[in-house]
Amino acid sequence: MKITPRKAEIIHIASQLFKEKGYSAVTVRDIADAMGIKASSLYNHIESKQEILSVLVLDLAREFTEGMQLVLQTANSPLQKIEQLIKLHIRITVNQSEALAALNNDWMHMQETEVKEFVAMREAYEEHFRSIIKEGISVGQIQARHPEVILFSILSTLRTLYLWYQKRGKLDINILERDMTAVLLRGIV
Amino acid sequence: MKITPRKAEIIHIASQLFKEKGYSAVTVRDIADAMGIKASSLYNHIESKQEILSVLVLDLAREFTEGMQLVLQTANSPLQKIEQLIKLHIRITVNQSEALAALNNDWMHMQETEVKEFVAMREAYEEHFRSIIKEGISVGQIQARHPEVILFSILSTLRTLYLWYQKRGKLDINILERDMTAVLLRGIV
DNA sequence: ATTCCTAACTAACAAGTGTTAGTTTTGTGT
DNA sequence: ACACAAAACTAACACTTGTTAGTTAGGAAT
Repeated sequence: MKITPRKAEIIHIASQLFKEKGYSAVTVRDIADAMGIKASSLYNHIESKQEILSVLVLDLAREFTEGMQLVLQTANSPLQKIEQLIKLHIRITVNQSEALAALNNDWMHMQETEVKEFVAMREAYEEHFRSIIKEGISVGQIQARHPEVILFSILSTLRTLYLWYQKRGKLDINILERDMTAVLLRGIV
Repeated sequence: MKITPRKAEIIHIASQLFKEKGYSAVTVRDIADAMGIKASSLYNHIESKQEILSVLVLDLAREFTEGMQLVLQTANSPLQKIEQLIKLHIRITVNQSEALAALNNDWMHMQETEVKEFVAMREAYEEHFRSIIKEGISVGQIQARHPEVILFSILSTLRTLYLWYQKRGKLDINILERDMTAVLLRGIV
């Protein structure tokens, strides 16, 4: 359960492999090879392969949930809240891109109870995001489009940002935040 | 190589399983069970599990490439071309969402030569898209933001649309086209 | 009836899977 | 030098993987 330094190393290495090939295509022997040890040695530190995935997915999901709580507690306008959330996603993308990949692509390979826990957190997160959008519409800060379409267009971009950030790697995070916020909020026309 | 009706059935069933759990987590026995036959019987129709994936990914990639060619041949303005491309993605999402999932998530599990072929097609597609955006900027139809950011924000939404279209299923395709185009081009503010 | 073709079957394979048990090495504090 | 814990090792397990070989059932055409 507790995460020792060595266990953290394993999870970190594993997350990189998961990002490349997906959880199911990575074997515990792949992870062990990348660590320079034998597969059985991993089990001095972890309970199972699935545990690695759970730590990656659920810890990150909690981080998103906490970030959302912080945003909700502010007295900001809906538009300012959305800007804060965009920055939350960008910050997480920059320094947790591997865990983000697992959260996006491999959550369904956790145990059933953990899948339920994750889905509940994700739904709560989306529901809060949707409420902010709706409020933005009702106070006239956001255009009266289908809130679902707005929510999806923003979230889909933020969720897959990690795919793109690695390729065009060296783009300054400040420029990224400025341009991405502008494009997502004000469009391109 | 040729695709008989029975083979098409297998590929169709397999694509649904791939979409749910990913290529690596689906076994040939899973596919056979879903077909109501034994795993070995599949091999009267297909060459390998990988072949199913290749058909799904490469055929769809070709469809995108052809769609792009058609758009490029028109005399439309950059903005009109982008609108056409958005509609291309939406149309493919609506009636090929399973293949789209494979294209997005499982392309790296094809054979090396096919991966190269796919990546080349994808890069060409993105390069054409980028050119349209740049031209739109130079003629003043599109805001002078980082073209890479614009490209990514549009493409990321269109690529993962299939995840969302199934959940909020019954949304009319015409409304989807109208609102999605509006949000992607004109933003939400 | 006999031949053919399609598409199913049974049986088995070699390799790879996650995991466990028991043992040895390694490094640190006494 | 010695003891102790951490973390590696070897060896093996039961099961699953994709795939092949050879065979059989069912119709259609001769």
